[in-house]
Amino acid sequence: MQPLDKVYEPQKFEPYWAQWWIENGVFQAASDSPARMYSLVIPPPNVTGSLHMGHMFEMAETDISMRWRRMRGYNTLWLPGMDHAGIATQMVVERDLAQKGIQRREIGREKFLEHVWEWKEKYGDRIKKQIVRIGASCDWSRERFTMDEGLCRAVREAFVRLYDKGLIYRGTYLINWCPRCLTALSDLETVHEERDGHLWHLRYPVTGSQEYLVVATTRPETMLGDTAVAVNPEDERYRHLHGKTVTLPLMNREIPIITDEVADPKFGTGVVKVTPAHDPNDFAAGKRHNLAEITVMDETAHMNENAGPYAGLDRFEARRQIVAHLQNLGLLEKIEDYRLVVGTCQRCGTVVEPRISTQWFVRTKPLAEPAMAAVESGRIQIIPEQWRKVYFEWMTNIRDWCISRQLWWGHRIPAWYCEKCGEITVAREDPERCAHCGSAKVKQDPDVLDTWFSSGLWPFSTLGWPDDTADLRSFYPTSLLNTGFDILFFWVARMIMFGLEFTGEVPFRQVYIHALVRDAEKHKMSKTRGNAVDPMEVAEKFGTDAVRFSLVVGAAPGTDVVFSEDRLTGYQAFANKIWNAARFVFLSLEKAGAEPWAPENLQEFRPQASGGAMEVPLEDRWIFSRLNDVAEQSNRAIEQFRYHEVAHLLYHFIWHEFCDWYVELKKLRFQEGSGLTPEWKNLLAAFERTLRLLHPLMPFITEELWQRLTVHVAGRPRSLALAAYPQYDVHLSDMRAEREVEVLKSIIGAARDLRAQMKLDPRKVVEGTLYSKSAAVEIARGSAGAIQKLAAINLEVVAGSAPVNSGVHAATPEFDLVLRVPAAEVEARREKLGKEKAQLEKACDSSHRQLQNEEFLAKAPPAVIESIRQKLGQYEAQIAKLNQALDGLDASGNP
RNA sequence: GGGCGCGUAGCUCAGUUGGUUAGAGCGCCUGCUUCACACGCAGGAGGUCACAGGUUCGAGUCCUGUCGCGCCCACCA
Repeated sequence: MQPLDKVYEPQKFEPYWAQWWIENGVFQAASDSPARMYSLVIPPPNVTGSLHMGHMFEMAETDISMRWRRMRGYNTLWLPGMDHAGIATQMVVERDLAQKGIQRREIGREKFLEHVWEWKEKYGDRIKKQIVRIGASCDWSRERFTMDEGLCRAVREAFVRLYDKGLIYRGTYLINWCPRCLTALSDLETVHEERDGHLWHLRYPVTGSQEYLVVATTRPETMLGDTAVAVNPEDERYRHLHGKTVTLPLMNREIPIITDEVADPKFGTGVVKVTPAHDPNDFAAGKRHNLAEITVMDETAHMNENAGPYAGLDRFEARRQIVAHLQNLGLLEKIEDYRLVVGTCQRCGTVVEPRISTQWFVRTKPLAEPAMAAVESGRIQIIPEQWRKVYFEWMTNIRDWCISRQLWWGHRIPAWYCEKCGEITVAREDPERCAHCGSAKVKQDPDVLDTWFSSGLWPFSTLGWPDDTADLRSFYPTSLLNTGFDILFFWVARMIMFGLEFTGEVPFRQVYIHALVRDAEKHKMSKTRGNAVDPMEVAEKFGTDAVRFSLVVGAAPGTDVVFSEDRLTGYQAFANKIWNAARFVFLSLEKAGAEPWAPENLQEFRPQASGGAMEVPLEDRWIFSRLNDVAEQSNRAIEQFRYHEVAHLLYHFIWHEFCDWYVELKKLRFQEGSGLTPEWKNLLAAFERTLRLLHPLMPFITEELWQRLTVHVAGRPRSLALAAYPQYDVHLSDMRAEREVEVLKSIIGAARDLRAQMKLDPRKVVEGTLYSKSAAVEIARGSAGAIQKLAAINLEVVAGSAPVNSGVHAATPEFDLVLRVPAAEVEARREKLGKEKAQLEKACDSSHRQLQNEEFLAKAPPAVIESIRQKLGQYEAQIAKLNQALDGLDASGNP
């Protein structure tokens, strides 16, 4: 076997294992299994040729769940959702083209699609490889591109079914329009931003009167399209004007004064201009009063022919000129600074323009009701629970979903218009003739579907729906969706609605909403902000395992992960620590001249007694008991998505129990040329079990070490990823061993503490005496070697209490420790003891106070009272001992 | 405008249903090249749990308010 290097180099092993796992099909799932376990990973919503840290984090968490489930014997399937997003694809390709100075509209649809395919060809595989490299164990056989044939079929099926049920309709409404992307946007794709602006107060002369009405607006250019002004019907100030008209300045159009609730008497002047074609509120008011809808801008937000002299101007230029002209006419009452909210395009940030347009909509109320019920009843569990409320909030206020987009990359809407009769034919297969009049002159709707429409079908379309496949039967409903809250409405809610609508079942049983990764300044990481960290770079530098671990360890449910290099350095050191523990194991085995280790059964290995001895060595009984406890806690924590807890738990166990104590104790057993004694087998087995426990969190390093460790074990699984995750085993629990090691640790700890305070020469062995009335006597005698080695103290062990005035010592409930040292360094010790005593007295006082409190005694549970009584007894005993120790210091002139 | 979350050690954060002397990592201080590891070992300092009230025998934990920070949703000119 190749000896291990002194320093762990992840770059050497991680690429190898990433490759190996793929080649050996470790993560391919058998689709005919009855086990219903798999997890979805969200698609990177903005795939741009590389991944960002948020994805890395999400994959780490998902992968931990996946590996853990697989190791527990579940048949697992993790579907990568990458590259499904039409939004992202179109955006990326547009950006690519823009760099070459090409605009989408210039090259036409066909040419544009060629670019899209080219891009996928170029980057699709690279992204996939990157994802594997950063440690995600997905099943790539289920990968689907947006335009995958099967997915296209699923999308059509879904559209047709909804259409037939009347849940999809075509209508003319005021929608959000991006004048740069030239497409409709859903409400969710419109990002509201606060900006500084102005409130312009305009005067509209009342027809046939000297009076004028003052209206306030944040967008003066829309006044060209005004078709009314509104006052509140209850507003006494304007009662005399009901039924009259005003003359619209600049356009010289006579428009009515209407009464409507849109006008709030308490806001501004209480008069509102009504522009049905350019404002959602006004649109509704326009419908109520049957007003004309005059659109004054074209699709690129330039003023159109309805804007009279302003035609052709950009909307902001038009605004400037209109304000100037009104001012000249004396029709501008005043300008106020005003903080307003504008809608911007999620993709490009352009201010969206409300625009009247004919689009396709999904009627969401009938879909939302069962979707809410599913969460309400617990058929879908949202974790952490706080997100349930957010989900309900949104679902309750849901509005119809505009699903048509004027983009070129995406699923075409399966609707055909008849040139002859004008009717619409919606069909699964491309129709040759109009379903209504039979005319062959049918033309497909040029629009494509919102990318989230197809994404909503993901949980079952990837399993073969609409066909009744074996995959669908065995994996649907799926068990877990692990995703970020930023996508709760976009994706999660819609998957639930569609899942219930099309399959009659929930798409997943649990939704775990994970934390968000932020940079050191706590900003959300994003490409546009420029603070995104490339996970490939970081993984290359620190190792994937360290990156995964550091992300997970800081991610308590419901909080954010702050990304920092310091943390990474720390977990890189952790990986190195494990590596070196393994080095110790392998090197000492070599020195022992041991034959290969080949236990019959890894899973059920029990620690063994050494030749001739009746009992298994203390440290072995102890470490297996600890391992057992850690296994129980790990399982529970992963099950409850408390990944940070598992990470802390394993970090502490491996570093501060396995390495600091177990390995140190084992060193004492070492004998050159001893061969593979039972004691060595115990060490190997304990280490093997530790690797299994850690594997879901740090897959690469554990796999490498495990392969080396178990190379001669017959019938072992091909990969650690396929080995069994340790489970609690009542036979391995050994509380006596745990207590004994605790005592041993406190003896050594007390001795080290004394030595440090006395500033004794670290190498010089000091003579000492241990007095004890408890089991510590046996333990100290049994582990004299360990005490001498680990604390550099040669102990005489005496049953009973320390004599008064016996000199320097530490006093604990279990034992007294006396060291024979020169008196010179005693001051430091006295100070320390004084401090300890003060602390104990404080605790003692508070316990006393509690126990003297009648109400406490009357109302607190007996168990609590009893525990405080016991503690008090211990405090008092310890104080007595400390006093004795202090007296001893005073008396010990020169022992 | 509505809603959610967060203020705990110098920094980043844990703290599961209220119950011992509030924890971890990093950083800092002291001493160690001890034959797995200086990406290490041993020891140590450091916190009126944002503030003010309240409930309780008992509050970092529950309630109310104040201040500071972050986020989500929202068609009020």
